[in-house]
Amino acid sequence: MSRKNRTDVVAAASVMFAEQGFHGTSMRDLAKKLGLMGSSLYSHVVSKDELLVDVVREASSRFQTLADEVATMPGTAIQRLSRLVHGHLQILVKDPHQARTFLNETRFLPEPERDTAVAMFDRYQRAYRDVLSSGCNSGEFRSDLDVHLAANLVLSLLNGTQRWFNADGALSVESLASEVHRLLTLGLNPDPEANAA
Amino acid sequence: MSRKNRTDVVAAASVMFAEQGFHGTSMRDLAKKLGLMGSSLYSHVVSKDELLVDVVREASSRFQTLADEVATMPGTAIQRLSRLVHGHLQILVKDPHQARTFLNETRFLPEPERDTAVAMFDRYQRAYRDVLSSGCNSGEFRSDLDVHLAANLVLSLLNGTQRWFNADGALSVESLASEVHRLLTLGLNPDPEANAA
DNA sequence: ATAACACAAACGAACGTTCGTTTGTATAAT
DNA sequence: ATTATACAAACGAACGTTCGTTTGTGTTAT
Repeated sequence: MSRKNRTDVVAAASVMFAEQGFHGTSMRDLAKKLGLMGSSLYSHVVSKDELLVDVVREASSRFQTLADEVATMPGTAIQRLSRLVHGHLQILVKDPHQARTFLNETRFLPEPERDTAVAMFDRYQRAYRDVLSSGCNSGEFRSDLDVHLAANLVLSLLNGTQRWFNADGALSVESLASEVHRLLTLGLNPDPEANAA
Repeated sequence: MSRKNRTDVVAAASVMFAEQGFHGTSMRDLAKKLGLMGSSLYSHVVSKDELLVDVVREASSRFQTLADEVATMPGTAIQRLSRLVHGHLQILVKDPHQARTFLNETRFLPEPERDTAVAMFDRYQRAYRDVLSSGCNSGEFRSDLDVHLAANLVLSLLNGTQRWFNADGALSVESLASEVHRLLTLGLNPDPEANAA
């Protein structure tokens, strides 16, 4: 029952927005989780919308950092794709509530923050397109690949994991990421190199 | 401005629940979309929850039908997986609002309907595990495949498409499904058979 | 060391509004 | 004539938020 600061409130909001949804969470619900009265939240925050803005901003910034890293990263397309896969899944697992709020509740942001978030994610997706397209040119990926489509599919695969992956389970994030990367590059079929060996 | 029946109300609800979320949609919002007063909805429906139950039930039943078809389907694992991919994406595209409501709003169902829906989806997922595991035994898929993990990944990939696929765009559902199937089986890497030819 | 002050955090009550829903009555279709 | 549909009016509860005030917690002046 200690005194709370703004960070505590935003953190609790990310948990409740992820689990109950933005519109399914009332300020009194949120306050109760913090051991406060509803009105007390307004010592830390000016509106409910602002809480959502804060959570989404934090998540956006993490993805942005990853995109920037990969944009200047040396190495093959396969290596850079691997970094995107591992990095993206790390972000999802490190703070699953923040990530789920970002993925599922961004649409409830007020303007112009919503537009900003959408634009940020577009730019993030560009990192995937760039890596895929360079892989096509280098011969690491199929040359007839629809890069835009493939980027959407890769991100669908990555983002979908937040619905079922449990960080406390037997499978580690690194193993998950490796499996995802293997599925993306080689598919489900028997590894031809393994057959050759 | 014609008179509405229950089907009209449920259909409008599936649209609004998909776009605004269950908790973001008020009965008055929904009525306005139908050209009615809020109270008039209760001539067709006993509660707001009932609307969500109806939408989710319809979607569940479609997925169930697909799972049953594939369970008794002859053919190779690859052919059966292809049917799951095409069928699943067909369902998502045929009624995207119903599908999105099913995928995103099922968590807001009252009990016991929520449990029922979760159990139904578990059973649906079993169809994927069965196909994947038979493919491992037949040598169509890698024998070291983690079937449970792979089923989750395949479904993540499929369900993620509802966030970005536009049925009115240049890409048809069939082409999308074929691309997804190709990605799943062969991955991004250059097709070894194409190289051999 | 203590008293005076400043400020952030929390309170409890109340604001106006919207929520899901109920009731009673009118209108349109069968 | 009966039934299904729609209405306007109203219900209590909950919503996000504001208000005036109190409590805690350091900082400065004495």
